[in-house]
Amino acid sequence: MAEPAQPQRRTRSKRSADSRQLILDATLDCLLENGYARTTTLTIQARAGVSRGRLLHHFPSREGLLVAACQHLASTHLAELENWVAVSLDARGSDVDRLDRVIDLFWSTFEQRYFWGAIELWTAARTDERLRNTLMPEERRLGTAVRHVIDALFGPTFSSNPRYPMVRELLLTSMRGVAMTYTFDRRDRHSDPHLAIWRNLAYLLLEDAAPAVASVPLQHENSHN
Amino acid sequence: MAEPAQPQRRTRSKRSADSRQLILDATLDCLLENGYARTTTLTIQARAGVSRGRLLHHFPSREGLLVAACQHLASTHLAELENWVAVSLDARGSDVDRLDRVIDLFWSTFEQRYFWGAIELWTAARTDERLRNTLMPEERRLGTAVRHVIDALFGPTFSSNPRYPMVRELLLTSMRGVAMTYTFDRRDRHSDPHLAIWRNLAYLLLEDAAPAVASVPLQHENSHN
DNA sequence: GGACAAACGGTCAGAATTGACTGTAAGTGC
DNA sequence: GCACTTACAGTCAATTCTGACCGTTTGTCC
Repeated sequence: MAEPAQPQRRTRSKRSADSRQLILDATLDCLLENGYARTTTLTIQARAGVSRGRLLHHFPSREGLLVAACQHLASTHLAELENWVAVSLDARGSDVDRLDRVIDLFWSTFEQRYFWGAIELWTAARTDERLRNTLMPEERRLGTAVRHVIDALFGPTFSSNPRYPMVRELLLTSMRGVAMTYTFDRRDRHSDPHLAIWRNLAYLLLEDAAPAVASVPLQHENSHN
Repeated sequence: MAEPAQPQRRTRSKRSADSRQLILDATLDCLLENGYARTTTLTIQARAGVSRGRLLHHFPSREGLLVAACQHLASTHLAELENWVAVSLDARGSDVDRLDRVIDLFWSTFEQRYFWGAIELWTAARTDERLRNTLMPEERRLGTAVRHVIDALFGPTFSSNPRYPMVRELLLTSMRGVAMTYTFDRRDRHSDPHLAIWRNLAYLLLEDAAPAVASVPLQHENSHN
């Protein structure tokens, strides 16, 4: 009956770490569901299922909690990225349709939890200096990591192209810009008219033997921002 | 001594309109300075210099005020655009450096008041259905107007290019995506490394006699998101 | 010129939120 | 095993914000 390791011996540090995890996760959940303005310490503590004392013991101020949530969001996403590149790398096929698949995959990241959490924090950081100072170094580090992942996704065939940095930046920023419009305009992400543009961009600038896709069949019935 | 027209005859409707204007302007000011969360009816009324009764008479609820601020922001910006295209159109020079100037001008719009006001509202709209329903039609209309202005800026020489719609969309969305990073990373907008990319994109896809700018001299010392 | 209502001015109560504060149980080090 | 401290639990006062409410002035219409 003797447990081999330390059994239910609830070490204090373990429980403490659990608390932080619980609270930080709840904070990000709340941020995604209710937005920054309605992310109050009360809703967070309710969502996390912790007492007021427990929350305030770990995060004495709301601002500190939000700042910590930044770092938590960043490190979580960084871990996801590590995973993601491992999964995506073995899905390598011919170069022909690789561009399409990479772009689809790339675009799909802009509906992930991280993206919207980041947008809430970025927007709040604009008028909150402390948040901004926390966010900046984290996001810079993340930016580097994201670009490494993207490079791996495209593979050496494309990423060695002298035009590749340009294409990567355009895709990354353009996708972010398009994703922003989904705040008020909810439509199917998989049929976004910009997908055709992004594919075309990649074809035109990365495929030396460019396919016969010169003009863009862009139908703008309703103008999408 | 008889005044010719209606002198200080403060018509009621005029004063009423002034009140709305005052309050809406103050709301947007507040939104830009303090962000959505700290845009309270009290700070607005203080900034506008109006009494509580005056504010509540015109905007009985905070939500209604924010929604009205959306429309005000949109119509204001629309008027600015009309003006802008008139001013910019006569500044036509040779096609050679027109692309550069248009892109600079284009990029400069992303530091305007409208952009950051819109971002605050967009972000809030993600988790606020009423705001979203107000924002969507307004922003769609604006999107169309913005594209017309952009087309006029580029001029028929470029906008008739079959690749033009693609370039316009990439520039518009990429600039928005880059501008978002300025929420937490404040640097000089005029030296953004993406400017070189945007110019290159325009050269490569719009200039049939493409200049000798094949690869992008993109120095990414510090990775900018 | 008199009734009427819009357009306020100003106060206040109720609700929500934050963080301080007191009390307590349970690991930890010696 | 005993003192000590972390990690909570739960309450509460102070603050803040919102919108209701009541009173007053002043265009406006007939």
